[in-house]
Amino acid sequence: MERFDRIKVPSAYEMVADAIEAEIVSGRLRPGDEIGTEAALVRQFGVNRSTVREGIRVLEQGGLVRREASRKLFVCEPRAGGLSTRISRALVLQDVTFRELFDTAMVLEVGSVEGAVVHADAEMLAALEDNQERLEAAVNNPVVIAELDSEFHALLARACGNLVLEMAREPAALLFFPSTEMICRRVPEGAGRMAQAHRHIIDAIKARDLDLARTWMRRHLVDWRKGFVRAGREIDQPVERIFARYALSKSQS
Amino acid sequence: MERFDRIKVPSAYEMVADAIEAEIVSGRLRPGDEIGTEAALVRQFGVNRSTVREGIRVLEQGGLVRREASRKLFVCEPRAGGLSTRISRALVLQDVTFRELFDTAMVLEVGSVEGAVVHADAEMLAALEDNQERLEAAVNNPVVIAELDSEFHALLARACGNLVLEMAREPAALLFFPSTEMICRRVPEGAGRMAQAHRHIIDAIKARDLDLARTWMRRHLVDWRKGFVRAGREIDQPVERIFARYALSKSQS
DNA sequence: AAATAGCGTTTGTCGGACAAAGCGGCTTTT
DNA sequence: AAAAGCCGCTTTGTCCGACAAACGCTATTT
Repeated sequence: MERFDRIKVPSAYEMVADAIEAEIVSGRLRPGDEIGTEAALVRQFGVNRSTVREGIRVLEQGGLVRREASRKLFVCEPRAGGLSTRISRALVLQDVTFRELFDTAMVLEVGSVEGAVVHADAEMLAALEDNQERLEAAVNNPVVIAELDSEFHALLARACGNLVLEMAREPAALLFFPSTEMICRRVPEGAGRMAQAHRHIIDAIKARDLDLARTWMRRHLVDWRKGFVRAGREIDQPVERIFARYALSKSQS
Repeated sequence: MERFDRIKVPSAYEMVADAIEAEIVSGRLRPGDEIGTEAALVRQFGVNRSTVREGIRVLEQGGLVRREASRKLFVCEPRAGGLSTRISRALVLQDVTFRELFDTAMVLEVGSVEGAVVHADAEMLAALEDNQERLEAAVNNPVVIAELDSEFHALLARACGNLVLEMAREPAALLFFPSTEMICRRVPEGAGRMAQAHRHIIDAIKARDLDLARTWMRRHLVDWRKGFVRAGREIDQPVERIFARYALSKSQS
């Protein structure tokens, strides 16, 4: 048992990043505000431009700051920031299995649909109906079907009006739903069952029927799993890195 | 409707970061491997050291690379990387409410305890018992109680053997559980109820009793919520930024 | 008024430089 | 011989100065 922790001497670029971050987190800088030019920051902090630039990279990567068309620096609403993508990438590097994705999706998507039953408003229902319409028109097009399924679940999460849930499910969703495309390709009858399940889920939300919504969401996900297995895949295998690279590249920014 | 997207010219430092990231994601560089010195990277990429350094900042922030004691660059298992912290920070900036945290925690913690019932092994149970022992010894010490509660839930998630779930719950947990300290301070009798709930949860896991585990986890969380309200807080208010700053600073790895 | 041409500003990149911190090997001490 | 102290090499963090390309704004041309 050591008595003391290692002393961490903060370097200048970290202090630059922290100083700007503090302004943002405290609310003195609000999303949309612009941070000065690099030269201005150099003047204010009294450090070299290289140092300022390293600090800016940190903030940019952290999703707190964005460069609009390679020009001015803006504080940004940090939802967009590819944070979820990075978590997904981390998961792949840890060799998570499809079963882990599936189990987690079961928890989060059921929670999500429960929230939707309680909170969905007319606008959200319209968006879901619109999605459903496009889905029913897209039979036999695996790419579009997969995208619409992914969008459907994203809409459900949005409908909860719960940003925490929405962001919590995103990393798993990013890896989970893209494989729908592969399933649709190998198990053609899957698309119909998916459309049917989505239909029932939307109806259950409209009827504010919690149990029904839960039931159909579970059925929907179990269907995914069956399709996954029938497509010849092994549920306990890690998400392949090649696949992840493909899935995540589409969702960048 | 525009026909073409804006063309994004990748800058040199981005290409440096992408090149190294590709090596890591593809598995040619494995966690623990060391990347060369900055000078070596300068030679390989044929760019300036400032450029290499900006690229490294990007990877460091992304949790793919770490600098050990300000010396060599290592590829790291990206779990540690403060990604969760950054998501939490993003949530605070979006003014999420305690209700959102609570609802999400309800979904994730119940899912977590379900997983634990199925998967917990002897070692994990021992860790939980150890936590429980320390908790029962810590009555009247809000700081320690809060830490142990947080640890308890982290252990449960770990016990699932589901890394996806573990990482999904972390951002919410980071903001949710620290307020336990505040509750314990204002509602002294809460500690006893917490210990009792933890006790029942551990027993339910040992007995592999799914329903019982769920029930006690729900009760435990509802207790938290009651305590939160009795401590005079408003559940529909956003997480205060000051509080978040405090809560997140402690978890900075 | 719309298109064009300048002009100053800002970013991305470069080369070189230096102090401080860490590492390794060598020498001295015990 | 092991421990402690010393010294030089490497590497990082920071700084300086510089330049081309991209951009925004303004004045000019059509």
